[in-house]
This record gives sequence, C-alpha cells and structure tokens, in this order.
Amino acid sequence: MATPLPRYLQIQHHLLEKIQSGEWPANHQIPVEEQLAKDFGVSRMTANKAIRDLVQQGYLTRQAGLGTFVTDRKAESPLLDVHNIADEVRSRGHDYHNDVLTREVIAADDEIALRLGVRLGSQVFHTCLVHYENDTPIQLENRYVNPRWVPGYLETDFNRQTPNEVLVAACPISDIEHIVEALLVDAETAEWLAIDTTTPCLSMIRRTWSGEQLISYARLIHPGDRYKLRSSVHRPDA
Amino acid sequence: MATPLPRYLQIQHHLLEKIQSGEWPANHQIPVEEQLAKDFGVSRMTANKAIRDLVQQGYLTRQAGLGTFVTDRKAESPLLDVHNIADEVRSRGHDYHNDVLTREVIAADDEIALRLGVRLGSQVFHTCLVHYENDTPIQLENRYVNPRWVPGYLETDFNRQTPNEVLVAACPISDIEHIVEALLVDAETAEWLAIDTTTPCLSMIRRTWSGEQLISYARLIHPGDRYKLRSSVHRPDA
DNA sequence: TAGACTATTTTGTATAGACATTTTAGCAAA
DNA sequence: TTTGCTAAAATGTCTATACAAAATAGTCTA
Repeated sequence: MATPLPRYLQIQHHLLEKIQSGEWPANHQIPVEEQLAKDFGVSRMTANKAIRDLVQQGYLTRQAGLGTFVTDRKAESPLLDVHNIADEVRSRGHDYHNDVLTREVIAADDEIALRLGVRLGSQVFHTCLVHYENDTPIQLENRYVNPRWVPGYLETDFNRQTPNEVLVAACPISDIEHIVEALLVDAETAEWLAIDTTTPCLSMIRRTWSGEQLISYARLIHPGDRYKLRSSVHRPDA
Repeated sequence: MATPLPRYLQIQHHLLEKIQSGEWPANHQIPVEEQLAKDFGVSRMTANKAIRDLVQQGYLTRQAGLGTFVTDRKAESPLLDVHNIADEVRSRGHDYHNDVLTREVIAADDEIALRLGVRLGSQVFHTCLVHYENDTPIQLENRYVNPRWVPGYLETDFNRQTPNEVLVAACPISDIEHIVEALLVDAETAEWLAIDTTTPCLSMIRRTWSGEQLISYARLIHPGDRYKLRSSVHRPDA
C-alpha cells in the first residue's frame, strides 16, 4: 500500500481492539478526546472524527460533560445460524445431553408424505429425542428424514452428534423454513418435558432443504418458560 | 427548545427531504460540498460533516473526483412484507383494521432506554394497537419508536399505514431481530385480544435497525390459536 | 491516432483554534 | 441541611485553511 491508513482509522482500530478484546468492558469510559489526540499526535478534530464514526456504528456512546463509553450491547447471534441446540446449550456454559425415545423406519403416512415431499408409503427415518440443558428438558424433537439423502442417519450416536449436525454433515443445507406457534401439549409430551399441560409451549416446525431436495421435517417443542427463539436478519445493501 | 438545530442537521434534513420526496432519484448527484456550504452559509467542513453522516447511514454514496450520489436501494425484501400484518391479513382475502389504544410521547424509563438504545428520560414515541382480521383480534402491538429517525410517526393514520409501513417509508430497514417465546398474558391483555388468560400466546419482540441506528422496539402478542409465524431463510452460497 | 501529460473538479484527510452546552463536584450562603 | 453559585471537565459544533488523492476532460506530442 502506497497510501498509509488514515490516522483516524488507526485510532478507530486501536479503540475497536480494546473493545473487542474485552480489555474495555461495556460501559467502560474511554480516554477523552484530548488525551487520544495527544496519544496519537493528532488534533482533537481527528480524534473526534474517529470517535464520532464509532458512535454512529454503535460501538461507543457519548454524553456531553460525562465522557465516551463502550456501548453495552448483547452478543449478536450469528446471522444464518442453523440453530444447533447442543451448541446453544454449551455456549451458555451448561451441560448438554439427550434421550432417544424413538429411532425407527416407518412408512410415510398422508401427513408425512405431504410434508416431506415423498410418496405415500415410502420408507422414512423417524427419531424422537428429548434435549436437556443441565438435566432440564428444553426441547422435544420429532424428526422425519428422507433416507435417500442421509442414508446413515439412524446409525448415529445422537449424544455425539445431534440430528441437525448429521444433516449438515451429510449435505449442504441451503434453505430452512420455520413455522412457529404457541400451543398447549398433550399429557404424554408434557411428561417428557417435565411440565404440566397448562404450560404454554413454543412449537417450531422446521423444514430443511439442500438445493431443491427436501431433506428433513422436524417438529420441535419447547416449554415456553425455558426457551426463547432469537433470530437476526441483516441486509447489507440497504 | 432554546437551542436551535445544529446547522449540519439542518443540511441533513434538507438532503433527506429531497431524497425521500423522490425529487432526487437513485444515483442523482447532489450539490457538491462547496455549493452546499455556500447555500447554507457554512464552512465546507460543516457540509462535509452532514454528508459524511448520511453516507454512514447509507443514504448517500461518494466517490472522490466524481461527486456524491443518492444510494440506489434494492427493492424491499420479502422479509418485511411477510411481517406486515395488514398485508398478511389482506393476502388471505380478509378484512384488516386496527384500534389505537395508546398514542403518546413518553420519557424513556430504564427498560425502554436500554432496549431502544436511548438516554434515560429521552422522549420516545409509544403506540399500542390491536390488529384485527375480520373483527377478530390477532395481534396486540406495543411499539416504541426513536423520534429522531421517524419524527412524524405519531401523526400517522394507522388504519391507512401500519406502524411497520411508517418505519419502512421513513428509513431503509437493514436489520431486524426477533425474539420469540410462548407465554400466558395478563388479564388486561387477554381482554384486548378477546381470549382468556389460559390461552397460550406467541410473544414476539422485534427490533428494527437502519444501518447502525436502532429505530424501533416492538412487542407483539398473538393468540396462539390464531397465528403462526412463518419464516424462510435461503443461503445461496451453501 | 495513441499515449502521455496537465489542469480542473470533487472528495478525503488533517490542523489549530474558538465558543457553546452538559454534567458533576465543591464550596458558600441561607 | 438545603440551596445556589462557580469552576472544571468533557463533549458538541463550527470556522478557515491546507494539501492529498481520484476521476475526468482536454491538449500536446511522438
């Protein structure tokens, strides 16, 4: 590079490093403009420009008479996350395990054939698992998988690799559809989730495609008081 | 207000008006810094500040040696259409209308200040609406809007333009975050939605950004038996 | 005619200084 | 103890100027 980095960008990088390394936690007061200007040997206006940009970008918060502080914002979840429950639990520092209730090959009935896009009576893999966070059930997963695309699905040790991970490993996931609703569950489901039948639950139906191929149809039930679904969408062009 | 609007903000407003009114279409070249400075009787640096901010916010695009141009935005994403409750209802061939329960300016308390990213005590717009599909309530919308980015919000006729549409019209929506959970609602909310307090409901918290600016914080409550949330994600690269 | 040079326009970065506004802290007066 | 004043610290806005870098249009030259 013939042209060196502008000095205000150098200052920004310095500040971002402090913020992103965690050396400056949320609400930490950063050096005042005059000090920054002195440290970097620039005028106050240049330090101001550097800070101003970071404020607009949401990293810093300023208040006249008080100072400039690191913005307190929650960790943003990855944008197009394939939503792996095991990783999610572990990222909270908790233990993850699951119980496999069902692991079978079935003939697709009306509903499954329709939802999975296969012929009536086709052989389809079916699993039913309860996922635990620290011994508390947080999800009941009922999943139907098209054997054509993930032939080894049923042989998986699901405590080593979640159903989701098996799919991701087997084929590139290109499309995901979610249908979410709130409902009450039947007695059997309630028992598996260790809740009663008056607890509102989050039902999530997830269909997963690889290219034009419908790979898997899953129905996930979360006890309402133990789970929140978070999603972010970012459009870089707008 | 004893303190007049800073001149660089006056310039920004002038430019935004030209852009949002359509007088300056996409790719239109705006007056050069020197001209703007002369028109508003300010120094070039002040005009530069005004333009610089709008570039960061995505309204303008600059190129050294060429000029400053109105950013060419892509057509609105289906994401927004899907989440526009009025269009959704009408697309089902049903009638849509809403009741405005609250329409006010409030001082941001702890929670609102945190969630909307504004200073404690800042003035914030607040509206509370019930959305109907064929005279059946399907959503209670509690929304807080940052007045800085959508100054005319409170004057809207919400039966002609939903809150969501007002935001989309006011600024380019670049990021949306949803947090979804299942829960039971209090007696007042239940009454508004014409349900009882044992009906599981879908709670959706939606935060909307334009660039790095947090525009709006909304809490949407749907009766569980009357609504399903549908979302699709497509990853072209995978 | 193709290529090199030049001038012009416009944005990009940077400076040093000035004054205004906001907030807090400390001190003095009621 | 409460109130009010003042000083300070810090950000907010603004100016006038300077030079650098990028793109373009025009001109001169080989």
